[in-house]
Amino acid sequence: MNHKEQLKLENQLCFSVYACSREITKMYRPYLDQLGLTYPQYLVLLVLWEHHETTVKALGAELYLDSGTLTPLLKRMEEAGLVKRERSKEDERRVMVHLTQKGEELRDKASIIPDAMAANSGLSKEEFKKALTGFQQLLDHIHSVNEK
Amino acid sequence: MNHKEQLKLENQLCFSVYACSREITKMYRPYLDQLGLTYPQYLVLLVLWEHHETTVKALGAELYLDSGTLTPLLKRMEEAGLVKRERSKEDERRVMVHLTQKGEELRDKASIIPDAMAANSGLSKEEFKKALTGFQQLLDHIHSVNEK
DNA sequence: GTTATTTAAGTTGTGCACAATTTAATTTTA
DNA sequence: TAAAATTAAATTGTGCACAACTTAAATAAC
Repeated sequence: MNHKEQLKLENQLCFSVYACSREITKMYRPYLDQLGLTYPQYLVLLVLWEHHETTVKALGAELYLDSGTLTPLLKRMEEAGLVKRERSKEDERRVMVHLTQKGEELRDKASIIPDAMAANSGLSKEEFKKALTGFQQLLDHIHSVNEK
Repeated sequence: MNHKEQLKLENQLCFSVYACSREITKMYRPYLDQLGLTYPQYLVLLVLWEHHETTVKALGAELYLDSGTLTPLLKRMEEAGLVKRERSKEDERRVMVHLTQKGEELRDKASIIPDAMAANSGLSKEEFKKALTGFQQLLDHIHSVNEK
C-alpha cells in the first residue's frame, strides 16, 4: 500500500476503533439514561460493584483515567448519591471511594444491560469472546508502548 | 456466564474498545503535536486530503460527527490556517470546507504517520487488515442499530 | 532529624462529543 | 404560491479527557 492509500480514512484502524467506541456508547445511552448514568459513570460502578471500595488511584489504573477526569466525575456521582468519597485515615493522600446503598442497588437494574448489548452488537458468543480477547491484547500492547 | 460475571469490567467489550480508542489517540499525540493537530482535526484532514472540498454535512457523515462538534472544530482549523469555510452559493444552508495551501502541504509531513502507527500497534500486516475489517463490520452494524 | 523526592488528588484550561434548541434556507404540499 | 415540513449549520449547555500545574502528605536520602 502506498502513502496515498495509507492516508485514506477507510484504511485507518484508529478511526474504526474511535468511531466504534462512540457508536457503542450511543448504544448504551437509552439504557443508562434510565439509570441516570453516563457511560464513564457506569464504568466506575462496574469497578465498585466488584470491589465495593477503592481509591481514586486504583480506579484510574483500572479505567486508564487520571484524577483530572475522575475527581469531577466522582463528585458528580457523590452529588447523585451513588458513591461516598473520604480521605483515608492511614494515608491522607488517598481518597477512598465506596458505594452507597443507592449505588449498590443500581446493580440489579444494570444486570440486564450486558445481555442487551451483546444482542445488539450482532456478534455470536464466540465472535464476542474473540473480539474481546483481541482488543484486550491490543490495549495491553499499546498501553505498554505508550508508557515508555 | 451469570449476571455477576457479565458485569465484570474485564468482560466488557465496550470498555476494551473505549480504552483502546483513547490509548491509540495517545499513541498519535507526539506525531500530531509536531503538526500542531489534535486527533479529530487529523481525521478531518484525512477526508480533505482525499476530497479537497466537502460540506460540514458530508464530513459529519464520514466521521460520524455532528455540526455541534464540527463547527467549532473547523473554526479552530480555519484560525490555524488549515481550511477555509464558506457558504455555498447554490444552497446557502450548506457550508463548503476546503483545504488551504498550508493544509494541503501538511499531507507530506503526515505521510509517515500510518507506517509508524502500524509498527507501534504490534500487529502484522495480516492482523492489521483483519482487525480493520472486523471493526468496520462492527461499526456498520452498530451504527445501523443506532439509526433505528 | 532534616531535606529532597515521590506520590495522590485536586485544579485550571483547552478541546472534543453530543443532546437539545435555534436560525435560516430550501423543498414539499395543499 | 402561501403555508408546512424538511434540511444544514450554528448555538447552548453538560460532561468527559487530558496536559500542565499545584498542594499536601508520605517516604527516601542524607
